[in-house]
This record gives sequence, C-alpha cells and structure tokens, in this order.
Amino acid sequence: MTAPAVSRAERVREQVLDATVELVAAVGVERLSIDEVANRSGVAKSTIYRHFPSKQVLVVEAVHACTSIPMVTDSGSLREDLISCFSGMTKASYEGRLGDMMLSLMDAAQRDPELNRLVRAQTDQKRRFATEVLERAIARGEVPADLDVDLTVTLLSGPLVYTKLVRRLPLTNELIAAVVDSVLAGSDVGVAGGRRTT
Amino acid sequence: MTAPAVSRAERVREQVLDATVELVAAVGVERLSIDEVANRSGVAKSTIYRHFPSKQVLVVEAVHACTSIPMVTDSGSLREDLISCFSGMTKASYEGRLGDMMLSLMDAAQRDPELNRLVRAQTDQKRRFATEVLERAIARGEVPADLDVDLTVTLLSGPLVYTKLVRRLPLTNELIAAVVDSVLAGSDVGVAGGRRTT
DNA sequence: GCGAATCGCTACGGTACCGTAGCGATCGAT
DNA sequence: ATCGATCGCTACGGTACCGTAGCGATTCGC
Repeated sequence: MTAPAVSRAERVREQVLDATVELVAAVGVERLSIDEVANRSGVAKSTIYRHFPSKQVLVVEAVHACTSIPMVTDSGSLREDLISCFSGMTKASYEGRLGDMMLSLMDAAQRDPELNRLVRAQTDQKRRFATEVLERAIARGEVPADLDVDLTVTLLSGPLVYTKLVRRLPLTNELIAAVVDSVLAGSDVGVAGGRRTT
Repeated sequence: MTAPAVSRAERVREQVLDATVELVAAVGVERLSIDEVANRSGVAKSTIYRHFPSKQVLVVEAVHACTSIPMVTDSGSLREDLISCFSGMTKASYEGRLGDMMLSLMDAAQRDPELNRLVRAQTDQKRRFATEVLERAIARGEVPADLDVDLTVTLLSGPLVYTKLVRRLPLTNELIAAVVDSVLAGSDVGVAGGRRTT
C-alpha cells in the first residue's frame, strides 16, 4: 500500500476526536480524562499529546469536528423558511452527539474563555440565520417593518432550546411548526411597535 | 452563653452548605471538592463527612437550601399574573447564586438521578404555577378554552430560560413583559385548535 | 528499499482529592 | 461543674489523572 486513503496522522486524529466526542457526551467536559480518551480511541496517550497540547484544545476541536452548518432555504414563505431553518439548526446542534454535549459545553464555557467563544459563535450564527429569514420576509412586506427581529428570534429559539435542554423532550416537527405558528400569529397582528392596551 | 441563637450543629451545617453553594456556582458541580468546601467554610473535612455522607447529598441539600418558592398572584388580569409569575420565578431560579449553579446543575443532572429529580421537580413546579395562571384565565373566559396550555407555558418559559442560560443576558422586566405580550397576542387570535392556512 | 518521522507501549514523579482515623479541644445539656 | 457529644486538626493510604520521557516498532516520504 503506497497510497492510503488517509494518512496515519489523519486517522489518528479522527480516532482521538471521535473518542473525545463520545466521552464528553457520556461524562461531560469536566470529567473527561486523556487516559480514557487513549483507551477508547486506541491511540497512545503520548501520541494524543503530540497532536493536542491541552484538554481545552482537544475539546474545542472535537466540538468543531462534529459541527455542521445547515442550509438556509428561501422558499418565499416565511413560515416554511422558519420551519426549515429551525428544523435544520436544532437537528444539527441539539440532536445526536453534539446535542448530548451541549449542556456540558455550555456549563464549561462559563469558565473557559475558548469554549465560551466557540459556544457563543454557534449561538450567534444560528441567530443570524433566523434573522436573515425574518429580514427577507420584512423586505417582501410579509411582516411589519418595525418588527422586533431580535425579540422574535428569541421567541422562536427559546422554546425549542428550552424543550431540548431543560425538559429533555425530543424536538418534533410538530413542535417546531407550533412554535413558528404561534410566534407568527403574535407578530402579524399589530403588536409591533407598541404594547397591548388591554 | 448558655442559650445560643442556633446550635453549633446548625451553624456548622449552614456554613458548609453556604460554602458549597459558593463553590458550585464558581467551579461547577463536577469540580467541587470536599477539601475546598472545608477550607472555605472553616469546617473540618471530617466534620463535613459527619453531616453529609456524600458529595451528591451535599449538593442536593445545598441547592435545596437556596431554593425559594415564589408567590402566585391572582390579580384577575392574565397579563399581570403572567408577568408577576415569571418575574418571581426567574428571579428566584435564575438570578443570584442559584442562577450561577443552574447550568452546572442541569449538566450534572444528566448523570446523577438524584440531581435529576431535584432539577426536574423545580422545572415542573414552575410549569405548574404558570399552568394554574393560564387555567384561571381560561375559567374567566379571558382566553379560548381550547388553548394549548402546555405549549403556551413552553412559549413563555423558553425565551426567558434561553435568554438567561444560553445568551447569558439579564432577565429584565421589559423582556418578560415583551414575551408575555407576544405570546398573548398569538393566543388571543384564533390560533388555538388549528393552524394558519396561508 | 531506506532514512526519518511518527506511533505504541511502559513507566515515572507529581498533584489533587477521597474517605477514614485518632486525639485533644470545645461545646451543650443537666 | 461535669460528662458525653461534637468539632478541629493532622495524618494516612488509596486512587485517578496529569504531562513527560525513553525505546522498540511501524509507517511514510523520497
């Protein structure tokens, strides 16, 4: 074999990151030990240290490795775009292994500046996607121009994140649709700009 | 002094729990060490073990010690009740030391059945308070009888929890009012029971 | 093929924490 | 005031993990 599909270094790297993701999902960031990563990955501890200088870097790269950027659709319908947008984002971030790591990551991010940047960057990116969808709808006139976009993004993201992280219930398409519909119902009717006067 | 205000045992207990809360808020549940609790509380490690058999019990009781149950108002106005309800609950659970512990607690609860019960009980109780407020409004006819109460509670709680835990922004009264108003706007207009057909 | 880089393995000293034990000092009830 | 219970202190063995080093084996680039 003169031309392996991937180099040994890449293969080792993948095995280590994969085991790290598994372990973080299982025991959390704090209880992650390099020894255990070495055991599960089949890669020697000394080799791990040759690739990753610290646990911090290892975790950051492990998270980075299983992070995917979802597509942003533009169907012309705000409702469809929002459902598609949040369906893709939540399934990407809160389902599967990344979902199992999320709480521990957010907790660890409180004390680790690097992890904090990583988590915050992901959160901001998701908000930006939703913001774009909403602003396109504003441009189309589908929604009042003085809509509080930031608040609306929170109204949409919040219930889904809350359902997943706090209640630990699965994020069904029905729930996503229900949240989108409810928020749209509250935005369409002239709430924007003022408060209800009872 | 033949009659101290509180017995020594109680004083010791308080000091230990207080230091535990501080430490969990600072370094998280996983990195909590009995040695450090002993240092900060001024209580000897052996004495701590005389009061609390395990770290698990210690943390549970520490959380229990700084948990307060908010009042449920009944002003006759759904909007006022909801704002008051969520203002009290969020300030009780997500502000102060308990708020600093929340993420770490929720993370640890994923692997500790006892902590899981504790966190889930608090979550359920908060949902029950909000549910009661909504059901009283239904009984008054202020809101359609076929309102999806459970979904509405999620729509209200979600954005606030998300703002606090994920975005780490302060929970202002303005935000709470804005969330309540938005959700009410979406519920008043005949969404209940059906989906928008556009 | 062959040299150089990389890896697996083992072992090491150092650190932090656990949970327990012993003992003198302090407190609290009577 | 006294005596039992409780606490502070110190020390201990045990465990888990860290990060590094050495060395034979494997692999990759040329």
